[in-house]
Amino acid sequence: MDVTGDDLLKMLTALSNQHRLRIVGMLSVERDYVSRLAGRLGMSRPLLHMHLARLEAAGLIEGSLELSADGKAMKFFEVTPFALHLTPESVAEAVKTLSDDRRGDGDEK
Amino acid sequence: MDVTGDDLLKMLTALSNQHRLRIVGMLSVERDYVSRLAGRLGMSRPLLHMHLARLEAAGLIEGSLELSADGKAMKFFEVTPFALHLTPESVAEAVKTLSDDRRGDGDEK
DNA sequence: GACAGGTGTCAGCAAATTCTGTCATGTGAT
DNA sequence: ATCACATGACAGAATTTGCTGACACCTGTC
Repeated sequence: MDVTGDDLLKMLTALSNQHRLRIVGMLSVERDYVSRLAGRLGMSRPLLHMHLARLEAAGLIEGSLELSADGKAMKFFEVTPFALHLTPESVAEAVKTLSDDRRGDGDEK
Repeated sequence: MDVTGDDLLKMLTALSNQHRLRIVGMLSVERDYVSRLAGRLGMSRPLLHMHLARLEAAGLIEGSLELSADGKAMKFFEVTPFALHLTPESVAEAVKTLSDDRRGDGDEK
């Protein structure tokens, strides 16, 4: 199987937003850190922070805190090389592994 | 190109919901009409109606009103055979054709 | 010490989405 | 006429999402 239904839903939800699509597009070309990215996208840092968190939670991007030469802590983000093939059949397959409740996010056995 | 950025976003938004994924999954196996589908999914008809409208607006499913043998008007829905290949690169490509404002849905020149 | 430039987080408002309940339509069978 | 079963649409509540404007932290430089 490709991914579980829950994971697929998380990825689709993460990508269903104009800003987040742009973020993935930009990071796909080159990795970047939060402040600069916010400037390039023309959005506030708290907002970008939220979108990045959503993308990272879905496993589409990954961030790493690094220290620049002059001692500043900078968080760089880069895309995870994902490949999602969506067809009616693949969706039907993924739905089989979709948990009933979207809120019980974790260990509902 | 595959699809325009706006269309891609519309499809992703349509698929970013547990119920709508299930709907696509079910219709992918066999076409069905609204009332029966609502029963199989365990949701109210007004709600299903809304989800179906969203999926149809995104071009993922298509409905046709038909008359059963005993004269009842029944609206059957079936999936459109879509194929979406999502990768960081394809997203970057689609972002190029993404209109700035999501509200000006039409003739913003 | 004050500043610049990086990080993160929180409260709270605005807006979109999701959902329910109710109503109105039409047909064939009882 | 009344019931069963199909359709569609609307008003309004509840929830989630998107966004802004503070705030606090750290480090190196002026």
